[in-house]
Amino acid sequence: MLVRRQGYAATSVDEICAAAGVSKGAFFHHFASKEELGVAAAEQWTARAEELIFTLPHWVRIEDPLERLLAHIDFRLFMMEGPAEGFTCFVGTMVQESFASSEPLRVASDASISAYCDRLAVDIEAAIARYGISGGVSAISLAYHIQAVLQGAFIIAKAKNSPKEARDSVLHLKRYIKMLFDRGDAK
Amino acid sequence: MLVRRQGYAATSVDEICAAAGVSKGAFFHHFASKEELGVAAAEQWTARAEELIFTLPHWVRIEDPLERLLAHIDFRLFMMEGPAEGFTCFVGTMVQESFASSEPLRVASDASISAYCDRLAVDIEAAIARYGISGGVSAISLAYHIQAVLQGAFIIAKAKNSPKEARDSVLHLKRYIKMLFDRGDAK
DNA sequence: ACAAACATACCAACTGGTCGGTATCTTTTA
DNA sequence: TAAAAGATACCGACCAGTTGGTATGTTTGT
Repeated sequence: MLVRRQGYAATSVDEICAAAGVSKGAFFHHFASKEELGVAAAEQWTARAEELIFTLPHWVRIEDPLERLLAHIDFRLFMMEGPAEGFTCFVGTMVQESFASSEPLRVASDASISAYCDRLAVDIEAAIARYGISGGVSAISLAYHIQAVLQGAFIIAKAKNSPKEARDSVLHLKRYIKMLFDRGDAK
Repeated sequence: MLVRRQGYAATSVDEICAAAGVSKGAFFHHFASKEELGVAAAEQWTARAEELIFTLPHWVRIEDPLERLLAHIDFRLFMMEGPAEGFTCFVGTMVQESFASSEPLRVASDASISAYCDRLAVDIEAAIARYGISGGVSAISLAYHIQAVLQGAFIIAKAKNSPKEARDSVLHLKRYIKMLFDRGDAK
């Protein structure tokens, strides 16, 4: 999506129409405003992410929940290659600009992020149930932390124009998770 | 800064002039373009951050480098209160929109982030020298990880319109650092 | 006197969004 | 069953307002 490269405000409706190969009339027939498109795009993003991360990949069928969680991290790591607009997060980019100027966009972005974290927390919860966790860490808070590291890594990747430092950060995250589940010294 | 609330593209030169109480003519007398202002603002941001984080606070004089590092994290945590535009990062916001469309802005943002991380790595290096660190973690990579968690936490705070989840994420970061330095079980 | 600092008026390009109109598909009615 | 009536999808010219930037003047410090 164009928005991931240049941001929400910098992407004009004309550009979007040209990229999608539709006329401006058609655009405003389907969406009352640019903002409404943003909301719809966020919803579609959520659905696509759910599919791409939690449904399609083969590793989602790993039985052990901790192994599955770590495979998830590896997958995110694997995706972080090439230009940043290829692997960064649409809602993360959008909410950064719009959280104060548009409640609908903020709410839609929040819903997308929350849906991802809630889904991730299910796996984490299962891993905690099986292996226990140190420090009384809650599943949902760890899920949000994972999301935060990823979003932050995206920003680093954009600034550096290279995913190297971003990947290292995700490796730190992986190490942290292993340590939490007492797998730190096993490595 | 206005940019931290609404983003770089969505903040017009007119708005900036009005907020700064100068005329548009004066603006373009000092800066050749909006982009040039962005670069200058990033440089000023770097200087302000250096002062606010590494020079002025009382805790920078803590002798123990690990204690100092943890105090730094606590300070960042302490700052995360109130509306997001009050504690989020200017260059982080700017680079997200401009990394692909403006090399000068990307480079300036990168320089700001790198300066922070390089400075932070000095303290981390000292802490490693004194206490050692598990997993062969490098100081600079941990510094980037800290930066990533903060940037990611800012996005979560914006999406949630509340710093709660963001603070939790920084607490995870603090726990991770303690664990790396073998202070995990001391808590 | 002269340049730097600043202000005012202005511009062409672009912004999100509207509008009148057309083509096509669905439903109603006799 | 087929014409009439209505809805839906779509187009592209157009609009008022805003954008970054400029041209031209006025003030100020030395």
